[in-house]
Amino acid sequence: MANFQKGKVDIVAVAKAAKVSPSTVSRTFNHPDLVNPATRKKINKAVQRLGYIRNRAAQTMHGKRSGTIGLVVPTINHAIFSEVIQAFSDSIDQAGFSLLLASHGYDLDREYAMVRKFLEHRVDGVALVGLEHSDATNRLITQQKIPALAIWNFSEESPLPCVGADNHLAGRLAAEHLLELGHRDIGLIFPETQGNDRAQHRLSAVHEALGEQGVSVPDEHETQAPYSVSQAKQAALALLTTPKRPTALLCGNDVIAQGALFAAQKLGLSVPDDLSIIGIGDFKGSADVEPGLTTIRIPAENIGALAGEKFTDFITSDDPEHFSIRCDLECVARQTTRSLAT
Amino acid sequence: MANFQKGKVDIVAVAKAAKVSPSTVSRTFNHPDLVNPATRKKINKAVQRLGYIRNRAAQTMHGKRSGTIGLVVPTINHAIFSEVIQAFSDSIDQAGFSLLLASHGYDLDREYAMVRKFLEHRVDGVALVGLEHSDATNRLITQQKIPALAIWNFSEESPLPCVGADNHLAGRLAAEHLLELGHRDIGLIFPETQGNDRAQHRLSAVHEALGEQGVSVPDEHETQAPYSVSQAKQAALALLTTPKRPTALLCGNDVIAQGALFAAQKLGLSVPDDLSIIGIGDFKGSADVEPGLTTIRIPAENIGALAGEKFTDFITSDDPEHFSIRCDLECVARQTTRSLAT
DNA sequence: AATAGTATTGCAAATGTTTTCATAAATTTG
DNA sequence: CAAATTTATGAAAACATTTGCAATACTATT
Repeated sequence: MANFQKGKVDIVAVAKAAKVSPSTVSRTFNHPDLVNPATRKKINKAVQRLGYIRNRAAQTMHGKRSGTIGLVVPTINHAIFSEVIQAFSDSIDQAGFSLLLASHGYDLDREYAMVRKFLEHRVDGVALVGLEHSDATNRLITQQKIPALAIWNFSEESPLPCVGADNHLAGRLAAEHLLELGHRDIGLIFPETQGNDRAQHRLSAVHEALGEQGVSVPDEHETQAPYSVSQAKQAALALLTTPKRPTALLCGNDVIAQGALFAAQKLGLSVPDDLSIIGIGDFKGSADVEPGLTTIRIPAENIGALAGEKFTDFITSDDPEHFSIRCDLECVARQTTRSLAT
Repeated sequence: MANFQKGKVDIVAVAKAAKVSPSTVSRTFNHPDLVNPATRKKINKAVQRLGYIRNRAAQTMHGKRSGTIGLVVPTINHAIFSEVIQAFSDSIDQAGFSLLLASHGYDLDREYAMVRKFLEHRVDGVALVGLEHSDATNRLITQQKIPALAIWNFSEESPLPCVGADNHLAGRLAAEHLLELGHRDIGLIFPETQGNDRAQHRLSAVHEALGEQGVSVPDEHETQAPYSVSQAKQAALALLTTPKRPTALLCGNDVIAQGALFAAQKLGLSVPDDLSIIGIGDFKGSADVEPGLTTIRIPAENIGALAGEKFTDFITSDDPEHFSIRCDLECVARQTTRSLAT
């Protein structure tokens, strides 16, 4: 009751209350098997009574893990990453870690700043989205020898352990789906690829796959839009009112595809009769729009959960080994695409 | 170069490299005005050369702030909160704080566990969504004297400082909008109100407003659905194929409203000619669906940004004063509602 | 040139834990 | 029953900082 008021409830206050030494209190938490059950009970009672809460900052100072993992994403806002964040968060929480989260708005310099900030907090590991990062970031990571993980993308050559999908393949799958359906006049709506290797890989793969079949995209049918339903809708509106409208739209991700769908509906076009639309991602909700969006499924939840699991394993393991996991992609044909063959 | 390898780059390594005492190095960071510019330069050079990164854990142990704020949300996944999280994150980042994020999946016991976890990390403050929390949580907060903030809801009587909107009013506005348009047969789709005071306040206000005009909702027109487009769509499908279909649907939030909209489209109903739909929230994307969703606008971004700003002020202030901010609601009439008058 | 003041710096204690080592008590073993 | 283990505890050093206090060097004042 004494120092109850003073707010100075630390391990020695508990020790005093339980009439043991601080060492014993500490041991009760960290190696309970080493302390007499009776003493343990006394201590736990004191802990309860005083409302003691362990101080991880002090633990961290001893080289113990801080119990935090930093995750830096481009944006929290959109459907795109919120699903991975949720899954990753849940997953590391299960392993007893807490999530430090930051976003950089597709600015790799800000990404660097965030990683640095996390390093000050002595995170036990830092997870980044994508494989492309500033030199400074890469240097920082290797120099500080901090466990790092690349989420979302997969590549054989990734220097960092990674858990994700092959975005190149995603682009190709989308293109091939449209080609198989007989489309030759294809419009493209992608975000700025600067600082966004996901979009970049997808787009180049699309061009490649299209090129293989001798299909090229005229300039006025290739347009840029950020990952925003509203702005994508505008861009699609413009593209669709172009003289010779394409028969299909291939969109950089599902957010853009939704924007395109709404644009088509606004113009009174019937999807998929007048226009086919395909997205990439299969975000929550993509299955439910009317008509259901055809898309390349990237298993965000899986990626997040798996990433969290593997990463915490990696961090807590004595001799961690490099890992890389490719998550499977799948073309989910719903109702926004149709065959041109009659 | 010596201990460059050993990874043991601490303040004394820097001090040694710069040929000064550790105190001076520390002062260079914390009270630069107290140290000679020339020495400062030497030290900064050493910091650069060794790649030193400050250790907040050690700082925290001295009663310095940890520089982290914990935010516990029901879910990260949905559009609902991702916008607030983003805004809050950006806002506290500006003030030099880092965000610890966790979700509880609408389980107040898990909320308690998350707050505790954050307390172990010695967060400088903890922000929660809504005003309803478990007794244990409330006790913990007052006992530990940790700055706490309620986000999203507003209420005069809130014991915690809060920044948010009046959900009671939101429900009322939605109901009144439909009443004004002449609707009397109104269907309701809301989530489980257990552990979700937002939904609870909205729903009770709706019944109240409807009751005032002598309108009551038959049981088969009031149904539950979680905040998921897909499940809401199912629920709406069921409700709309009921014998006597309502002329309007009032949905617990925009996610549900979108589900309802897609359900109507699937059934070939024209919105708003055959059916009016109103949501609550005005999430990103609600403006862009076709037809544009009529809804009660809750300024999520504003709330998040304001909350972050006020809270960091509160935390860093010497004599912090209790604050509560009510954010304005607005009925945004788009194209999913129409007047029944001919 | 002596005094008072100010600007810089270092020493050492303090912060809340964990852990190694030593010690004491209890238990097993021959 | 004595010797050898095992079990349970405490003392103290270590972790990476910050800061009050003291010491020194420098500048301004008379």
